[in-house]
Amino acid sequence: MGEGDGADSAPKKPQSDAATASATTASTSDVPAKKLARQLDFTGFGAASGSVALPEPPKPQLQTVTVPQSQPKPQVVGVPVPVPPQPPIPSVRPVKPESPKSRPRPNVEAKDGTPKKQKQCNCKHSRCLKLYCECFASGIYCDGCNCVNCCNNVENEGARRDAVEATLERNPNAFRPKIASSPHGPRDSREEAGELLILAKHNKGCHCKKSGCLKKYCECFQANILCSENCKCIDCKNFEGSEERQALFHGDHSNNMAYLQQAANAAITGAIGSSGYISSPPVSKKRKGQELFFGPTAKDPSAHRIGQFPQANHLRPPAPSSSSVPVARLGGTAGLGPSKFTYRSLLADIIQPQDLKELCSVLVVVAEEAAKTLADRRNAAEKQAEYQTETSIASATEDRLQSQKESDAQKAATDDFSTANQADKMSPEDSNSDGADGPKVRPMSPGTLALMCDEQDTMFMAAASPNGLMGDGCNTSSQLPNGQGMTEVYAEQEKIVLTKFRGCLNMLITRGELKEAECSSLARSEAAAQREQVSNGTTNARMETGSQQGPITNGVVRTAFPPTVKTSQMVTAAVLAPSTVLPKPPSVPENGGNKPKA
DNA sequence: GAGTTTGAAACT
DNA sequence: CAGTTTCAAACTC
Repeated sequence: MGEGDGADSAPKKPQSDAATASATTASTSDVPAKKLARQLDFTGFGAASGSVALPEPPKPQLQTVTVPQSQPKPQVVGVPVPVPPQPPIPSVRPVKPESPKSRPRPNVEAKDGTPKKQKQCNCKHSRCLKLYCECFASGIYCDGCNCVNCCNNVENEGARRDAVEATLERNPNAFRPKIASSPHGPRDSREEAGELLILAKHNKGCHCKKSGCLKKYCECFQANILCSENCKCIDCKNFEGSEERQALFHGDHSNNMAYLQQAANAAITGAIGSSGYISSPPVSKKRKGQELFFGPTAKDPSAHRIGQFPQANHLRPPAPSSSSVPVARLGGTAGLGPSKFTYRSLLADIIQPQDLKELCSVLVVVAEEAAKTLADRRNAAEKQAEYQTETSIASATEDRLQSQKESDAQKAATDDFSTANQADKMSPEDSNSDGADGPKVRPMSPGTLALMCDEQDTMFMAAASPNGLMGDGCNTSSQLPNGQGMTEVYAEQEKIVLTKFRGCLNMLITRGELKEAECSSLARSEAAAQREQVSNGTTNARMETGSQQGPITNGVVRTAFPPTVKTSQMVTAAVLAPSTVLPKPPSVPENGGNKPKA
């Protein structure tokens, strides 16, 4: 490779006056195209992330990658780095890698809109051989940049290599991605998107002082992640729940999962109460800096965090009973742990995946029943009209019978579910037999059909039968002779289903309120306790032993929401129970029998 | 577009 | 490791 021109050969000393001078002159012609923010290696480290690290530059290992982009020339990049310009890291920032706003990235899209090279630096004094240069930092050659005296190219490979070496010498991780996902990583579907945003964090953390970490000067902000315990920023506002931060996204949150999540949480909170974030006040927004050093709780233990359920650790503990501690994990291990907190719904531990499944199942069945009975009724009505003259009396009787049947059918359905597993009851056979007697009709609204289809996938797959719901249900649209009638049936059907569903929601609300009450009192007591302990300087110790000693936290929560027993029952009950007023979980002992409070 | 501000990187 | 300087991007006017 062109061992670089002599001029560039001295990679170590970045800039010479001469260079500077020339740079100055040259710069006049530069078109400081708006550049994209420092890339922080966001790109492409998804895949390469760990492996990448342009480790040994001097070696032949440099990956030879054909630059994909719009590189006119079949250029081959011998970058220590990984992947050339790539879309955002899936693994790390799945959330919102690219919100239009957060990635304005002027350079990505050249004027002509052609996806261009991701980085186009404007370096003048570094010769693009220092990490100041985005291209260099990303392990790619400068191409189409506006840099001056650039040595980050094939022609100066020698100098470049030296520079890489030197850089690695200083910092072996220099070329590694700066953003890493939390060790906890994504757990289950529940916390997808929005939360990942939070889980990812800057390895080194930022050191912002004046930007509040809400400007692109901040690497965390730029990467669209929240500041973490790794950061040493001052007056940070880039944390979950920060009003400033939210305000920032206000204008353009359509694609911001974090915002959406917050909005969703807020909605939930509003619906069931107000303790999502403890009414705490706008306690100082600065959560880091000082606070951090003392441990998350030192300053304002209760207020700021109690209500914010940490999303970090125990998010999805497999065993609900033992780890369903949604309440603030003050500090986590060693008082640190993921310092970012996300609001966690009060219902987080109440609603389990299986519950949703059951709910769906129940609703499907209800819908089915409703459709059937309605259809039957309609049939009867038609028949009635048909034979009205001769069987007017009989028909009237039948109608009555149908009405009764309808209610019976529903009752039967509810009974079934109240005593057993819905899934079992919903076997295709069941529906078939039912359908058998109820002639053809089984009209279902499109939505219901879709729902049922989904249900079948997961619940009836095994038991699929030739006459399964699927076959039956999915074709129903044509089973009703009269299209218009179907519309009515749909309406009726939906009405019934929605009513049932409302019951469920009400139940959830009730649950949430209960939990809210618990959390509120807990927060209060915890706050008091914390204050006391802080004054005694025992805060840290406490936090570290949180799980054992956090009787309040753990205990209370569990108490308030004993395992999941109730959930499924609740769902079933709610659906079945006619109207709604959901009795508070009667059987739930205030103590849940789990752990004695205190 | 020029000048200022900012914070990471580099250096001492 | 802390403080200072250099650098280039972000931001402001």
